[in-house]
Amino acid sequence: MKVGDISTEERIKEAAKKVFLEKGFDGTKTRDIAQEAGINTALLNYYFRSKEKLFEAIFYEATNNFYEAIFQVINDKMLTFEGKLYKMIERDIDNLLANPLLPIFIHTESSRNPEGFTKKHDLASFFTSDFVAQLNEKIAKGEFRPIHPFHLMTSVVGMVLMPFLNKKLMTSASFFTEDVWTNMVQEKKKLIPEIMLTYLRSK
Amino acid sequence: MKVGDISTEERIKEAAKKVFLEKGFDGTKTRDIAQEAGINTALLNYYFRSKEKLFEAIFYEATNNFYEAIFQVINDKMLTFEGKLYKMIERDIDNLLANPLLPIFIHTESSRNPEGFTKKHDLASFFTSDFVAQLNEKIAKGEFRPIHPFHLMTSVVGMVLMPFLNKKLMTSASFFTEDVWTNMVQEKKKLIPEIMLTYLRSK
DNA sequence: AAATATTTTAATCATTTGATTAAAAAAATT
DNA sequence: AATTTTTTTAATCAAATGATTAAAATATTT
Repeated sequence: MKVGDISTEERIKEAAKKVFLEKGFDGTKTRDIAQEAGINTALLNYYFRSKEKLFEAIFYEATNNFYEAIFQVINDKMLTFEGKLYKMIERDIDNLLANPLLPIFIHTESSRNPEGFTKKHDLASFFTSDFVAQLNEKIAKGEFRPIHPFHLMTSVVGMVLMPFLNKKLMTSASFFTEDVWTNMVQEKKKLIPEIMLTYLRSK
Repeated sequence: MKVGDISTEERIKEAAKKVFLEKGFDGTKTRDIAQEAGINTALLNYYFRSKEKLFEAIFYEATNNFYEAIFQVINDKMLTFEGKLYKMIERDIDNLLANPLLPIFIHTESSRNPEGFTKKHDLASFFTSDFVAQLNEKIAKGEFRPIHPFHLMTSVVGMVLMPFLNKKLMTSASFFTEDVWTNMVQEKKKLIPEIMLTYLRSK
């Protein structure tokens, strides 16, 4: 390790994140990671013992920002329901634009090993969030239509993630250039909250 | 091949579909397929030459029903825009309930190899469908808000697919039992068109 | 500076895995 | 029934792959 450089361990993790994100667990070879990190595969095992252990080490890091950001917003006491909705979607989209491979990665890997996922991320706390409490208040007051939080969550998340799930398809088939696609996604920051709020407020 | 049985070739394809759907291309071993089909791996290569070729052979079959059904509905001259929207979503959900692994499979594999996908499925024809023509008419008449077909499509498809993408997560973490989850998905047949139409008709 | 501990590598191992071969079994043709 | 063709298998190959070992290089402590 050269002084001033990031540690070897960190360099391996960064390389692993990149390769795992691109190819998934099954499609990744430890040699790819080693090459990306500029090291020997033996060193990878020296620091992390195995491919599985290395994957676990990066999985949380790679996905946590995403969930962290959401849970922070949906429990922010300073924001109204509408404020949370707009901010959550905006942050999500910004995070995903910086990391567009994340949605496919998360769904592939959480499907391959759901226990590994729920061990790391406490999704249940969505249902006890301030966001859901505010939703139920508004429904009780008659300001909003009744809707199960599951429906709200899956609708919003689905609308946010969809363009990322088929990004490669859209851009490689030259429906859209990368720029046009990005523009479309930016438009969704306004569109998705409008769709949901229009529905919630309708009678 | 025993007379009266389905052909060996067909048996291999069925087994391949099952295993590829569950584990993805990279996670599938030809031995798994052979075992599932009750044959020797040599026979698999005798009929299909290679793992890749076998995958190509089943990929179209596994995904085609899904796209077939959609394109049939969105070009059905007998249906109004609203009729198409409702029917498309209903059919989609029914197809997916019968084949819940399809969404992750499609997105994993189309991301791994986008060319292979667009070679098989002509997604561009969505934009020239009767459905999109009707949408644009309604917008021109002022009955609907202006919206890009891409936004409509990604919103609807996102809302439809989302519960399937995290099905394992939801049921394995015991947020929901399988039954409750299925119920929720059934509710979406009405909810998703309502959400979209409420938005489109709002001023 | 010498001794000790840590980090890194080259070489290699043991399995796994996709594919092939040569022969056996079954079916079709003559 | 004999011959030819097609289907199937057991055995095995060659390459890929995750992991280990023993030694070299580097850093740390005494």
